Amino acid sequence: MTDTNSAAAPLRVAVSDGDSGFVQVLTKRLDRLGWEHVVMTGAVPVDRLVSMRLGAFVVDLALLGSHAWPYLERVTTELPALPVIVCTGQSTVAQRVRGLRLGADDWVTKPCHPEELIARVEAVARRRRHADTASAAEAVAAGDIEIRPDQFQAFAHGRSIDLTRREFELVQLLAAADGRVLEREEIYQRVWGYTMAHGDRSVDVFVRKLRSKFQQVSSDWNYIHTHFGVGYRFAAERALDGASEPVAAGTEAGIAAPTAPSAPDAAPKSLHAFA
Amino acid sequence: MTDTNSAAAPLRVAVSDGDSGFVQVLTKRLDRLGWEHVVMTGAVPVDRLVSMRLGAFVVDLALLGSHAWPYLERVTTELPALPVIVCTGQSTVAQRVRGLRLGADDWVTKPCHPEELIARVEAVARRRRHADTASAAEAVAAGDIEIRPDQFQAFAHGRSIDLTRREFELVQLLAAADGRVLEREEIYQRVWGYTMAHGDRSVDVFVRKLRSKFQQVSSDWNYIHTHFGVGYRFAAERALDGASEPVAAGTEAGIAAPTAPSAPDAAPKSLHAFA
DNA sequence: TCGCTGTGTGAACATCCTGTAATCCGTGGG
DNA sequence: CCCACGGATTACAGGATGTTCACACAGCGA
Repeated sequence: MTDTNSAAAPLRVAVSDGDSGFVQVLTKRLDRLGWEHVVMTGAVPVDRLVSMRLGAFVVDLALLGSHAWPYLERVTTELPALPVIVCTGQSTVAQRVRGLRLGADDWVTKPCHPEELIARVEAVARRRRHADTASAAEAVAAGDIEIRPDQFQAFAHGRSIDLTRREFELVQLLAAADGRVLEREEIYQRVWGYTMAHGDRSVDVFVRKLRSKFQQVSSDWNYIHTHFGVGYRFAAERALDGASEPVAAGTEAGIAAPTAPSAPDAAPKSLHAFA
Repeated sequence: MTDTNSAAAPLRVAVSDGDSGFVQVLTKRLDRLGWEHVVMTGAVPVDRLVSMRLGAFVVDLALLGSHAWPYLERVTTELPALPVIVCTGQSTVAQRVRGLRLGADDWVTKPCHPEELIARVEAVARRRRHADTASAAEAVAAGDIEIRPDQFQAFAHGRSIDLTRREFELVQLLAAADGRVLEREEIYQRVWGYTMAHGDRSVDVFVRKLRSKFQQVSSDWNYIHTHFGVGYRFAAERALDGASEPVAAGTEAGIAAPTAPSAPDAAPKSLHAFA
């Protein structure tokens, strides 16, 4: 719903091209889009590509001379999930067909406008991501609590706290804020999706519900902190003894595999707390 | 077998183009490839497209005049899973970028060689299928139930549960999600192929049918779990007492299945598994 | 200290969501 | 032409969730 047309998700792209002028323009544009990119003027060993965890790969086959076809084939074979866009000057229909059949996702002929190249990269990446269902956010843990986006749920000591959707979205937002204080307005805006009416207490009410539920399953931690006149902040802090002890993000509380089935991707990622 | 070099799972393609000469050549080629195809010289209502269950859609925007952009947007919005290849004569970089950003998967400029067009259609379809099918290959077992993609059917204690096509596709999708919660929208999107209309209860209804059938053959397991306000999750959990016991999803039905079916492949298929 | 404003709490109330089942429709076989 | 079957729609009921209120309590400045 949010990203209508542009691939909002910043992409990690590698460009392998010898044309420094073109690369320069492209690089600038990529920077502006906030995409991570690596530019290489020489051929890139396939092994290297594997370890780069790319979201897309733009390559000028001209660089590779006679190794072009075997190289392309090897890339598409070993990294079937990697979007490959060939960007080369001068080519025949036969070559393009061959490249595409070998597994390239698109074939752009230079000279071409960088914007079009980028749009094509987006198009391919979009299509790939579309199926890449798993790609949810990562789990976050703090204190005894683990928040799992893939489950739309939070867990404590391995069992589900029964958060409703709104409750979940609220904690998720707060937790993702990484220890920062969020104003009510902003919270409302982002969880409810529209502007908060004056006097609306919804956020407060939900914070209360959350505190209550957390309390029940993890009574010696405080998770949501009120900042008078401002808003709320999420951070796991030990309850009883006085001082603040911002173990905030600590995952040290061993979190057992929740009741939930093995989520392959759900490696709990610690919060980075900083006041 | 028939095709030497193409990625050729026969594809069902619709071509919407006014250029009869081009279409004729293309048609001939498609025939030879054994692809099902429908050719339309006029504009095609989006609703029609929906019911056609296409594998790809080639369209000449020139046919649509000023309705081109809204049309394209509507197609890509309502059928996000449908590969769309725009094939039009004369276009500016800006137009191509716009089209691609609106969701087109490729943009080919006429005149073009039909072979290249076909190769591009294949490339897009391949990319799309890569994700859809990647996980579909292997059988999954959970509780007493075994889902066999190769049979388009699920089994319990070795005998077929009589799932209809839709029912099967639904469980398969859920089971392949590996314990993750899937939102209704996404489910509908992926099983029905187009965007869910507001208020559509189809998913619920089919979930009910599935539960009912599972219940009949394996009454002491619960397979499909409702996540209020979100969607559904597939995981085999023992029925009786309240506690959760996630011998869940796609994983080895280890503890499970006293009378359980084979499930020889303990290897839980990963979505990222490469074919 | 007083008083104002902001926040915690609990409950009542209004809505929305889901389970369930019946009905309607189009397709294909007999 | 009728029937069986899968699938799409719709109606209804009960429960879950979200929203709103009134009141008690806590922070903060005069």
